[in-house]
Amino acid sequence: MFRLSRVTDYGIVILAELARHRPDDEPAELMSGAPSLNARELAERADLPLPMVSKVLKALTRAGVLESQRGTKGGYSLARDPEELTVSAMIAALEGPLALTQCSDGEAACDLEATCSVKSPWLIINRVVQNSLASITLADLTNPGFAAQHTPLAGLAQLQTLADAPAKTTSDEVR
Amino acid sequence: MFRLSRVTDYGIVILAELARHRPDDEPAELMSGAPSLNARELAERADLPLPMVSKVLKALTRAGVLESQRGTKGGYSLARDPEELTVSAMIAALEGPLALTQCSDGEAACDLEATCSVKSPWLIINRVVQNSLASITLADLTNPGFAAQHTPLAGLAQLQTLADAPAKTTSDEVR
DNA sequence: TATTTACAGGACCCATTTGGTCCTGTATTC
DNA sequence: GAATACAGGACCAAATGGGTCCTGTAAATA
Ligand code: FES
Ligand code: FES
Repeated sequence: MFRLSRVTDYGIVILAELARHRPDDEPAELMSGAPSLNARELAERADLPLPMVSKVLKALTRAGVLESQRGTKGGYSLARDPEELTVSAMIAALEGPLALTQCSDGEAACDLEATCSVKSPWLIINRVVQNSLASITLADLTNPGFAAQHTPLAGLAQLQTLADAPAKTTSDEVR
Repeated sequence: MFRLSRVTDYGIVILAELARHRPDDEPAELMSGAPSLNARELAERADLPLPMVSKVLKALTRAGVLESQRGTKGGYSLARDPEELTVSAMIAALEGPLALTQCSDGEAACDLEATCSVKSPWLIINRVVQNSLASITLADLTNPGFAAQHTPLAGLAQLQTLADAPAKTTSDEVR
């Protein structure tokens, strides 16, 4: 079906909620550290079952996208600014590194490799998709005007810059 | 895991085989209709199990990517020129229309919709990926120099044109 | 220090999807 | 009318996904 898993879908919704809660660098917040919400609060805001939300949050924390604080006043907060968190990083955090086919995974992962004729094209396709997803950030997702103003090509300038670097691997971005 | 299914992977390999077999509009072939290969021949060339190849071929035919001929001299041939068959069309033929999340599917497919805050961004992300995949054709995949010469941005001009149209749905492209 | 709160890390379970084979039927050629 | 090759499913085993729950540990507070 070529879908992102449901966990990832939830993850993005939750991240959007966290980004929205962040009061745009309000001075008071700066002093008390990054603003955070706990799992229960996030579950309520996103209207999702708590156990699921908790699972997603733990995964995002492990991947380094979120930072967690234990104890009574605990909760989760973004590890970076929303502008710096790309969609491809979010996806990589929850789905693992982007590899559309076996062959585009790490090394020698595909068993067709011996006879296959299209391995290197797959690598390119992978990178193109990767760059597309890297051209959108969490900040874009929570910007109400984004959908309206965004032509399908608005991300191109950014894509341009990203493409110059040899497509940093997703793990680099996340961990 | 965010992978294309194995069937799709096979499908692309097989399509590449068919495109390669096509002798670049050799005159004799033009008269006798499009060159074709049968399932057994393709299975051998791709070194894949025949039943699997057969399944994939049938799916591709149903989707309109291939044309089939029954009987003794039967077989499969490309329904279009390799230059006109995009990667996104191939994927759509075997995986169904591109919809990275539930919400980006047709209408009201996502149950989070009521409370969700990121629906429209998803639609955009979808389209960006779609356009990326539409910027590469079967002809590119079989062009040996493609991988070497292709910078991650070589597809941009094409992407530009594609983006002007309101992102034709994958089903339009295929069926 | 005891208690409470909230995250960490898995183990599980059931439903769905994939990967793969095989069988029966129909069109084509000779 | 015999042989060939596609059409369309049924079918099964294995893997994945969606979701819950349990046990443990860190932090805050009274
Ligand atoms: S399909 Fe995997 S190496 Fe080509
Ligand atoms: S996640 Fe589906 S509508 Fe937002």
